Amino acid sequence: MPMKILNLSFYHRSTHQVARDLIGSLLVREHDGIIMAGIISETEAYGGANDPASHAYNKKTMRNAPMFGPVGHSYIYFIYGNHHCLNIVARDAESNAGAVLIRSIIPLQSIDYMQKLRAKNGIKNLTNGPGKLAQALGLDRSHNNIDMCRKGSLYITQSDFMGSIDCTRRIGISKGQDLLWRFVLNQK
DNA sequence: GTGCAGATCCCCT
DNA sequence: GGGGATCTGCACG
Repeated sequence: MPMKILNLSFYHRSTHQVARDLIGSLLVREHDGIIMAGIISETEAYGGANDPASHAYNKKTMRNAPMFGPVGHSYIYFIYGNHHCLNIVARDAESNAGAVLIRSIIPLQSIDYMQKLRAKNGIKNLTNGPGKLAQALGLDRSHNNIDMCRKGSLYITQSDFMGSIDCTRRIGISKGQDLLWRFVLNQK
């Protein structure tokens, strides 16, 4: 029985709270008639004018516009000439912008298809990084700014997954390193 | 197992 | 023209 899709009120809360609560929920991707899915196991929160590490720290531009737009929409950007990264817009009423970076998922459904899209065998390095999971799910900028609160090509549902959560500093940034806005499923 | 260089392109200054 | 919310392969041991 399918679980409930996370809705606007879920995403209309502080970005780091949403990032924490997304751990353990189910990311679903429908592509070419295939349904791929995995448990979200690592996230990071990025804020607005208050967060120097965020793309939205400075003013709104063409690239970061989704972070200022409606919550529950995707924000997918291209980085380092090779990789796409999947975010979902989330912020409370006091913030001007914000999004949660999905850094890692535990693959559950249509794993063979993810391997085909990644052009890699094995499960170990399939979706354990933001660029890897975007590739495994066939995501690029054509999926930027789509509504993830409705059933479609990309959405997130509740799950009954249980586990404890660690929070740490964020990865790969040069500013805002003091904030503990990275959330990971406790290993083992 | 760890560590580092190189790839590679889009957006912003 | 510079740098980036990364990944891969290769070196080393």
